[in-house]
Amino acid sequence: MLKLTRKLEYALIALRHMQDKGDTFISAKEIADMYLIPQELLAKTLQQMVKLNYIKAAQGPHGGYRVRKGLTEISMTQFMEDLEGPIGIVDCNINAECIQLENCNIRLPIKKINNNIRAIFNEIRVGDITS
Amino acid sequence: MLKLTRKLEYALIALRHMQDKGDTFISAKEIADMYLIPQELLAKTLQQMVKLNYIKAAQGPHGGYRVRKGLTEISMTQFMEDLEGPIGIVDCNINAECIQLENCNIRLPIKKINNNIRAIFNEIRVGDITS
DNA sequence: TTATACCCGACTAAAATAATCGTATTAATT
DNA sequence: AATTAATACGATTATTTTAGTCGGGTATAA
Repeated sequence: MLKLTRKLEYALIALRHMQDKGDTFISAKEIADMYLIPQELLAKTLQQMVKLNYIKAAQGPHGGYRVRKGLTEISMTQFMEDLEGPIGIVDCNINAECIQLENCNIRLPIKKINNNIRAIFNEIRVGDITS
Repeated sequence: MLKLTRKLEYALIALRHMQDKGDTFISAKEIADMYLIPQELLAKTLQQMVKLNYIKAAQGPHGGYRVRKGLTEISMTQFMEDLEGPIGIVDCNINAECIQLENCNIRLPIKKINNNIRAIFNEIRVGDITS
């Protein structure tokens, strides 16, 4: 309940590591070994972040990934939703297809809580975690 | 990611419904039918809340459950943890058994976020949702 | 004594998450 | 040119968590 996914954890760990290394390209293997993360899984996450333009990839030997400038300014909300889809502590905050809807007697207060949580992640930048 | 469990939703819906009905005992069936909740599952959740002394049960015909006074003052943190166990957006905030631990480079900032989320639920009373 | 309702543990199903595999492509090095 | 180290990416499998069901028991009002 209320957990972040491993993917997000791995992504943040990797970003922080790359950030520390500045402009040099870091391979998925290096990060996977260092933090004991399954390499393939990390690789896929990094590839996803390439597509999102969060990081830049270089192929071939001495290749790897490095963080793009500006990433640190992105809000955690956007980061999380880019990687994992919409945040919502209950489904009706996301897709509205709930058989209860009409009758639901806790919808509004729950929605408020959801907004509170979103607010937290809106205030946090990726850089707050990775730098 | 970051979802409440159905059990919690059902519990809150049920509590609110019972609250509305004052002192009369409400059966699990009535609530299940009204909000289209699987009856057995709801029943189990209600039984758990009886053990937690959140509600009172009465057996036999015209039996059912009713809310105990004072429940509304309980914090959502306690409520959620009583029903589902400790809140923690990552495991190391809960059981500390993580192979990364030593090397983890995002532990502190994540812990802060976790505290922010706990703070939200500490500020909310069950009654804020069910009354 | 029958019907209604709670009690409770064991079990099964479904969904979400996590991890792996196989194959292709790219590019530096020798 | 061949080799090697790296990313790219879809498909698949495994694991864990969450959700839901079942069966047998107990209490009690009518």
